Amino acid sequence: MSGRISDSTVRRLSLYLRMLRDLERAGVEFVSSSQLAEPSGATSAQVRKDLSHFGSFGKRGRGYSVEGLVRALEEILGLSRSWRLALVGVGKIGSALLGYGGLAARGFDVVAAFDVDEAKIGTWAYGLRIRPMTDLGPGIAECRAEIGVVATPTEVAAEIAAELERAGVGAILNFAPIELSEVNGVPIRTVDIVLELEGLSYLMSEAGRRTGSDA
Amino acid sequence: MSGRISDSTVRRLSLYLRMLRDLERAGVEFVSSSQLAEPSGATSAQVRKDLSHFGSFGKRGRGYSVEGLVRALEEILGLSRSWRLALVGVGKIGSALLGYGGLAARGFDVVAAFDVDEAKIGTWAYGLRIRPMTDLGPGIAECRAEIGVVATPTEVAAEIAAELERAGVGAILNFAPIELSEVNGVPIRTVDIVLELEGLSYLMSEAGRRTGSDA
DNA sequence: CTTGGTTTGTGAAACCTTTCACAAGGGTGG
DNA sequence: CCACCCTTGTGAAAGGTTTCACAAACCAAG
Repeated sequence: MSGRISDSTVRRLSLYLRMLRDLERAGVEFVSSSQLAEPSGATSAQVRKDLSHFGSFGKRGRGYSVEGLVRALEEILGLSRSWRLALVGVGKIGSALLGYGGLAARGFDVVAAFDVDEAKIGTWAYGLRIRPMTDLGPGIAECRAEIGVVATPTEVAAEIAAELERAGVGAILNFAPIELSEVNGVPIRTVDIVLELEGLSYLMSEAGRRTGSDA
Repeated sequence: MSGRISDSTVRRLSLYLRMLRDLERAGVEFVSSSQLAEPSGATSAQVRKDLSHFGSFGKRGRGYSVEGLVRALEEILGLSRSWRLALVGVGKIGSALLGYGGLAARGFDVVAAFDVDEAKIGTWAYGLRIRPMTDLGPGIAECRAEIGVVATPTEVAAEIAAELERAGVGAILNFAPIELSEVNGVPIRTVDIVLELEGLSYLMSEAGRRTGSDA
């Protein structure tokens, strides 16, 4: 077991965990791989294969203990603890993140917020004082943030990501529509809405072309 | 050439297009597959393979005409036109989207916004009157929106997606942390911030475990 | 016109992920 | 204790994507 785990496997593990938590809340004790597979659109074999990379969690003939698997997946995904986030850029997206309770509820606490805008610096947003960008290095060191969130304009995103990395964050979540390159093994995930929309645009155009030429 | 094109290929085509537009603005006339590959972290062979699914766009020994390839990719991705979006849920994320000029700038115009909140209905946000959820069907038909955006609480997301599909949208962009299943060939893309953060959590924990046990 | 340097387009190979299929194991009821 | 049913865990097969490597083509210079 174990080795290099693919992104898609990790992604599915998160989805399994989500379902398992619902089941736990509902008081269900055991679940089979096929039940677990349904909501994420996976197959039962895929569920078993995904889990098998990390060990043997099920009982043959019976399925998986919901509570046991919840704990195991939390351990694997690093979710049995909470993580501290530092937000850079308190514009539209940054504010939406600050106001979104879903993050804290799942163990991701925004503990610092930075912006360049003089008008915003020093003001409070959702219980957080907005600090000047020049504080970024010391600020992150001080609050020991592990994840940096880039919600700045595209032009400065790469520079900010580099600063975050220098400040010692272990991972970066980027909302700017630009592909940031990982350095020093600090993983970066980019949430790129325009890219998603363009993907949909392709599929719709493709569908149009198909039905267009079939007619 | 042509056939079923993978999501990752389409994603990369978007990234190539982005770079090509920058080059066009900068007045560059020709570009090679290796220059094109760099910003998206792809290889030159991958660029050529990606493009070869749709035709022959380059000149051997010379590279690709920047202008020609911009037009070709816009055509392929369906970006030589603009798309109409209908937003459902004008909360934190919905408002951030409305205020984000980057969408309209790239040909994605939000033309209608819906919410259940009586306090919001009838008010104006970023030049758009917020309509009651009960108007969803007729409202979308009237403004002929092609893409539905789900920015509602998780509990109602699936139901709203179904309504959008019934109302005739051709694709759905979902911000609720739930895996929506595609029906009737209406493609769905989900932007799931928690999933991204959990992916980062896994990588950081994994890194910790590795260095921890190596020591 | 020929030579040399460059870059595309593309089969073949390597690599990675998903699905299949079944032996092994566990629970239940008689 | 035995017989039956059920579900896991996992090698092997299938399917998909990325990389390799090279012939074909193009341009420029002599």
